[in-house]
Amino acid sequence: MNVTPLKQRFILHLGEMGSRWGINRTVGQIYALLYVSENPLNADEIVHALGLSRSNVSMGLKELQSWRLTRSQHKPGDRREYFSAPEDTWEIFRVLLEERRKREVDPTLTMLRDALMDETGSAEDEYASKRMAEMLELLELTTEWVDDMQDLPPKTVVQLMKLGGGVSKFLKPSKARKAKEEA
Amino acid sequence: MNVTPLKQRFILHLGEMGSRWGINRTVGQIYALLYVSENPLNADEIVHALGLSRSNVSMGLKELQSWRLTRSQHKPGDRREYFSAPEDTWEIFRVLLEERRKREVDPTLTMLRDALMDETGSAEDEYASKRMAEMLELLELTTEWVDDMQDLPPKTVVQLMKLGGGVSKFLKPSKARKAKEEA
DNA sequence: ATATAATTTCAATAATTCCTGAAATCCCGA
DNA sequence: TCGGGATTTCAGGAATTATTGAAATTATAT
Repeated sequence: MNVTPLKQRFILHLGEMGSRWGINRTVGQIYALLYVSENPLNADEIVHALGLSRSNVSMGLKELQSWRLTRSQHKPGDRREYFSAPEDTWEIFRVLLEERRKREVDPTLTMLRDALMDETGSAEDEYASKRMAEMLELLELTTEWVDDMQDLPPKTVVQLMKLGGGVSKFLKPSKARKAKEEA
Repeated sequence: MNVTPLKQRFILHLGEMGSRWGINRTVGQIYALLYVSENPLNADEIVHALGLSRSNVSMGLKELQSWRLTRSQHKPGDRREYFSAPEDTWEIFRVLLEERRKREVDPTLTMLRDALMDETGSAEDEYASKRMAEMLELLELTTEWVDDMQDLPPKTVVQLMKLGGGVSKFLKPSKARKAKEEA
């Protein structure tokens, strides 16, 4: 797997973006490489392609597996492990959403539920607990909705997304929306 | 603004989560404090409540403003600036989504478009450019859809979300979905 | 204009996260 | 069971990011 300038550009970019997401540069680069590689790669091929240490690649692959973003397989007569990114880009996206939710919102859902459960009802906390309840409601609604979407076949989700704002016409018209439509 | 145990718990939690999002602990804590405070706070009140240095609070507030997550105002006869989080939790969520998109996906959209534009069509890059085009398509579809949703009134979005998977019944049935429904 | 409160900037350092090479462990075939 | 390649662990150093206090700047009241 020769790293052409096109691939190089993609790899370096995803490496940089990695830090804006919860992963580091190395992990971003490894994933980018796997994503644009037609065939599965073993750890040494990744080391060679990206110029990283063997141990760093090992840790990066472990991290990617914890995100469920890679598949691994073996070739007959070769005991090394070969890694690849799933074929289906939508599937990758779906898993990514799920994992980010698990890491970024589930802990907050738990904290809010627990904290509101323990709430003493003191006057001092009236506003804070109202606000926390609002946040909880919002997070619950969005996570339930994401779960619902995950259950639909990807084709259906694509159709719905292409509909865009158009879906709202199926709802019973509200005063607010009618006013907007008339404008 | 007394920091009760309930508020404390919320503040510490959002501080920790901050690092999983693109913000640091301090910024997360400041926002949490503003979010659960009924009245706007000035920088010194934040310093006192959270035990941070004055300069750190100043930088944190600047960062929050770059995310458009705070409002600021003045009180008559007081030249200090008072900060608050918007009342409307959905509005906060909307802005957050928008800013994250700007930081986390727009640069990648640009990179993919530019790179595919420059593509030489060499056989070596056939697979890579196909994959990059798939990613571009996915990102374009989702960002357009998010834009569409942002244009709807929040009430409508909430209605749609509550519908969940139910919206799909408005689509022309596909073979795949019918099979699922019969199951 | 001046004094002074409020805020920001910035360079130094503290804290955290990343990356490496060496050593340990794992795993399969003979 | 042994040999040796493949992989992982881990402690130390490198690099990055966060935080601070002091100095500089800005803004306001008199």
